[in-house]
Amino acid sequence: MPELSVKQSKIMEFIRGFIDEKDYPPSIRDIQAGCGISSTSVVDYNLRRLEEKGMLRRDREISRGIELLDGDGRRRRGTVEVPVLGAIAAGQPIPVPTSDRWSSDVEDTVTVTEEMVRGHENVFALRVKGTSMVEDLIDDGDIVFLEPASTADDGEKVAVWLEDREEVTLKRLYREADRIRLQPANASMPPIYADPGDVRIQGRFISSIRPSG
Amino acid sequence: MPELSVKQSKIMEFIRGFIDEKDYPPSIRDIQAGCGISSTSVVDYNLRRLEEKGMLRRDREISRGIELLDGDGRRRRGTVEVPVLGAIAAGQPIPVPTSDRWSSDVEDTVTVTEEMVRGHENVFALRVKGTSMVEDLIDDGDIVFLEPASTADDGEKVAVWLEDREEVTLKRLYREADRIRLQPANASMPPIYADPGDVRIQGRFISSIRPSG
DNA sequence: AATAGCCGCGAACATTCGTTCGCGGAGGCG
DNA sequence: CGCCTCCGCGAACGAATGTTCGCGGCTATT
Repeated sequence: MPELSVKQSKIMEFIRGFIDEKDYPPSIRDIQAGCGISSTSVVDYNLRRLEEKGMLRRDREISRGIELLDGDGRRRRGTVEVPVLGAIAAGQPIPVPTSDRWSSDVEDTVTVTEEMVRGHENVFALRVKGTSMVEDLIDDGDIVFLEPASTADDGEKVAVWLEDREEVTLKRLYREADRIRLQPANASMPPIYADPGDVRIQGRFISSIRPSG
Repeated sequence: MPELSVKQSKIMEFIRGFIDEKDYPPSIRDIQAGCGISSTSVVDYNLRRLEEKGMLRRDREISRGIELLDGDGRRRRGTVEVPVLGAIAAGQPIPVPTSDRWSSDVEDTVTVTEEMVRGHENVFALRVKGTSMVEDLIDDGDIVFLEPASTADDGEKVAVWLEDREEVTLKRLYREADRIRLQPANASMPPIYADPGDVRIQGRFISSIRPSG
């Protein structure tokens, strides 16, 4: 993080508060008044410095053309809304996530920082029922983020649709001679063995969060 | 939700996209060009209508003074920004969270849904180093949410400042005869025993998330 | 037909606002 | 001291932008 002068951090602080309150960025004269600066040119000067330091981005000749950035140029609003498509390991099927994640009945969404799903596309989320993955640090009530996938490497945590049982479950997947082993991460639960034809991989595990309460 | 004319919903759509991309609202002429409207006055007219219908709010005489509202005037979804104050169980102290969570050097923030911190005040977050709480489903790299507290019941997960070791750690706290036992949730780690005078409780565990990658 | 309300058009007007320019002080350096 | 850079000041310019106004077409109502 580059060093900022007193004036500059005051400006940053003001811009943050201004956007927070009004939902649009301040003009240079707003900043001037808000920070008690004597001239618009001083504001302009410091804004250029702040832009050089990667704290914000400016669109020239455009009023209020200020966009706050993170220290290293990432967007500050680095959040993503992820649709919660349903529950997993419950008795009911979940809709197969298509490329259009938002299609049908998204019951809820969660907003998380980009780092939760970084580098993945079309991420969706499911609420976890049961403790079958507790040793992988996934507990009942957690929300897991998954990336649509139809294949997986051995040992990966995947959400699979079991044709014969008509349910979706989250397990580690291992291929064996002529069957697939779905391994829970809970010593008190036995693995599930299934015919390869009965197993449809729905998504690959990315990360999880645990709501409070 | 009030009915919108074709032109009006097109305008709404455009504004949403514009803000999404640029982080500041469009000017009237931006909207005019973006929606293929012939005159700025038509844009102005429809914006007034949209404001009447509660779709947005306008600040008069202010360029780009447009703030999108929800259907019923609410702001965006129920998310909360939580400051990440530092790391826990690392060798360095963390600043004691005061009532002003945003005071000093917040190195980062995470945005989570309200349910992650529901019913708690002044929540702050810490990055977890180490695996001492792995059996409580808190792993290295997780981010834990804490509520400022100076007391805790036996068995609660708390962040404590250890005076003699000069470090902060996350453990379960148990009071014993004349000492305090800080119990890791990891069978391979022994508990820490400390003099009650050396233990300062910093915060009470609420929930955690696990960034991917 | 007459009237009124809704909506659109184009142009002009008045602010708002980003940018520029010249000037000057403070501090570092040869 | 002379010279440079960093930083601030005040004013002015010009582009960007919100607002207003008169006009006209359309439709429904009376």
